[in-house]
Amino acid sequence: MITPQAITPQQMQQILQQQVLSPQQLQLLLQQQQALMLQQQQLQEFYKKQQEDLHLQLLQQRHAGKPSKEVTQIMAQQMAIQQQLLSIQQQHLLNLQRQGLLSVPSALTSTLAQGLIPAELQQLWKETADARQEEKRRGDKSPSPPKTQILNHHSSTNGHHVHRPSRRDSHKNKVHGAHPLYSHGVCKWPGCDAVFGDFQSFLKHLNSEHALDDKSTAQCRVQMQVVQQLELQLAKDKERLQAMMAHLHVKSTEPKPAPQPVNLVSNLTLAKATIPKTSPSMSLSQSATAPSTPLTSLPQMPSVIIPTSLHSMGPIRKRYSDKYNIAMDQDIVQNKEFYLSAEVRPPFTYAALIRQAILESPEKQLTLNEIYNWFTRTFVYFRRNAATWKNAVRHNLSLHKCFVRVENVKGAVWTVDELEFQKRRPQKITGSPLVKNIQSSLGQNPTLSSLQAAMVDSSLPLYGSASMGASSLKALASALHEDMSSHDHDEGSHSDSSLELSPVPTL
DNA sequence: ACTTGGATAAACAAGT
DNA sequence: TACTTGTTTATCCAAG
Repeated sequence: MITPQAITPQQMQQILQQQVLSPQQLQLLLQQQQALMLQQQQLQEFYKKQQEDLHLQLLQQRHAGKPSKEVTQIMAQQMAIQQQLLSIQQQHLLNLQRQGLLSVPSALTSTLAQGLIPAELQQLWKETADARQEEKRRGDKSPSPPKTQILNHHSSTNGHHVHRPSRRDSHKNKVHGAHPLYSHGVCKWPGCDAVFGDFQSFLKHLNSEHALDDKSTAQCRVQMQVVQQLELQLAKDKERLQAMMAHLHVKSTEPKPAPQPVNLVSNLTLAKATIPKTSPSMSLSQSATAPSTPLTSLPQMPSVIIPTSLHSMGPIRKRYSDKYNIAMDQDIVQNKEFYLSAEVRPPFTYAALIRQAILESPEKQLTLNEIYNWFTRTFVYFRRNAATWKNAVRHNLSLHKCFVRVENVKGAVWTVDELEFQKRRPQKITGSPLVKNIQSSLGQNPTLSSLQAAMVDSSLPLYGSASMGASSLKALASALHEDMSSHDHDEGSHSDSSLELSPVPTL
């Protein structure tokens, strides 16, 4: 991230050398700039932190189904910060314009607003300086038409040229009676705020007190540097925000999206929140409709959040796998890529995972260490906090009767007593109108069997909210189909080599 | 309000 | 001694 301190000492020295200001004036100027820069820096620090939070949540909740209020809240806050940054930048631009220096800065600032690259800016800067020197030689009486034309032409290409109230333009503004430096009877020149009864007296004041001089020039130069930095930062932050929004919204429509969970229920049924309990901000209520509201402002984004992309932070521990183990098997296999690339807790109970690990092995038996390996191999999530989940694995192995310890020559292995396992999992598959609606929206795609089977889950009413419509369901279905067709289904037959470690998550 | 199931933490013992 | 494996107990939380 570029900081306002990116103005090099050399640049600053150059700026200062080109003006004839008193040290007090210079100090005041710099203080003003520093205050603004500090303000923006703080904002951006906060913005950055929030982005990290958001990223963390996205990673950890990829499998949660409900759109997370926390996530969208942070998104909304980030957008608000963007607005603030923009506002600060506009303030800078306005300050620049208020200098009333030349028509050149007008072109420059409006060009800056379009995201000028440093090289261009340097060129403009040079031209500005040249123009100014030329003007000085001419006794500061006539502008430099060629330069002005060039630069104005440049600015006119962007279609966003804001009419800037340069000193020379102010006479035109007189006709209209509207002057950006004159508002509500007050002179809006920075630090002035003089009150005038009529526009004429304001103009006199403007021409006498805020004439083109070295002070204004110096202010403009400092401001231009600041604006440059702000523009760059804003562009970067905007880009980041766009990427975030795109990540949250349009994944299912992208030609080759990052790995996404295939099974809808993986997203509907939430794994327990992985955010530490010490995070009080995560205790927000879960709303399926609220998150979409701050996000619909971007026209290129769908107005509906597709639940494959948003994840709730709610501490809901319900895992569908214990009821629908077949769906779980398919989920793990089909989402192998996803689990390997996203540090997301799988929405399965430890017992279900252990069983899956054991059943995937050729001998249907694994040592504890092999179970550990399966966890870390299959889920990126379990490559962290080993002490916690390993303890849980051992705890589950001991606790549940469905796991039978068998003494072996090499040691002890664990097997699954499927009968016992089925005992503790009452199969209660009941259809609901909502499920049928969703299924009809998805069409009778045979590849969605996992989805359909797993759909029959109590958490489905989430989709009854306004956050998901038929169009997004269709998009989801196509995304699911695409994803599923890219997977081979014959893996997982070996306990130790079915899956390979993914070095770096793609997220 | 109560029960149940799951996650988590931790104490403890036995074995390596 | 340090670590692993396995058992057990307790607590918290969400869901039914």
